[in-house]
Amino acid sequence: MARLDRNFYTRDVLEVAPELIGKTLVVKTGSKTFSRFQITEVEAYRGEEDKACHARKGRTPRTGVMYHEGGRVYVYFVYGMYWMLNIVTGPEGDPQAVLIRGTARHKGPGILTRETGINGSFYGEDLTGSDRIWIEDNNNPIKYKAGKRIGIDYSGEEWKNKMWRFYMG
DNA sequence: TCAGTGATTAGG
DNA sequence: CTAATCACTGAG
Repeated sequence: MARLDRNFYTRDVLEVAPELIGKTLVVKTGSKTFSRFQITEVEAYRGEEDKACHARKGRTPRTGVMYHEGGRVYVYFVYGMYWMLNIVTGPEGDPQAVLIRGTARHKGPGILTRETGINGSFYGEDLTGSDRIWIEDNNNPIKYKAGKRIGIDYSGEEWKNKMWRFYMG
């Protein structure tokens, strides 16, 4: 199947996020081994104005890659234990990302990275050219639902209640 | 419901 | 330098 190209990722995060549902995440899990997972749940984080987005405080060493044009990997470490896998979207200079919350094999974003070995070394990886992580299209029909984002109670009523979590169903 | 765990960040 | 915070998970 075809690897998703640059044009897929450089669109607005609210277009890209739901379209990632059902697509295939491919990760190198051994010297010559690649694992494939169907993406089942994601969340959209959209720009400095989004009070739930890491970029709400502007550019920092951690959020730097979010300002790159879409197609890069943004990973960060949280709660002292877990790596979170995100996909940068949008044009250069507009910090947006999609958190990959789950696959058909993994419930929860921390479990996904723990099981696949995704860690800080993936920060900045280019999904359109990397030899160890990318996403493939498949011609399955896309069906999804929307809900509120999880774990962002600090962001205030307006942003907390955005229906920017998308999941298969 | 709630503790664990340590990088990240803002502030002094 | 200090201290608060955190896009989570698993146990009870």
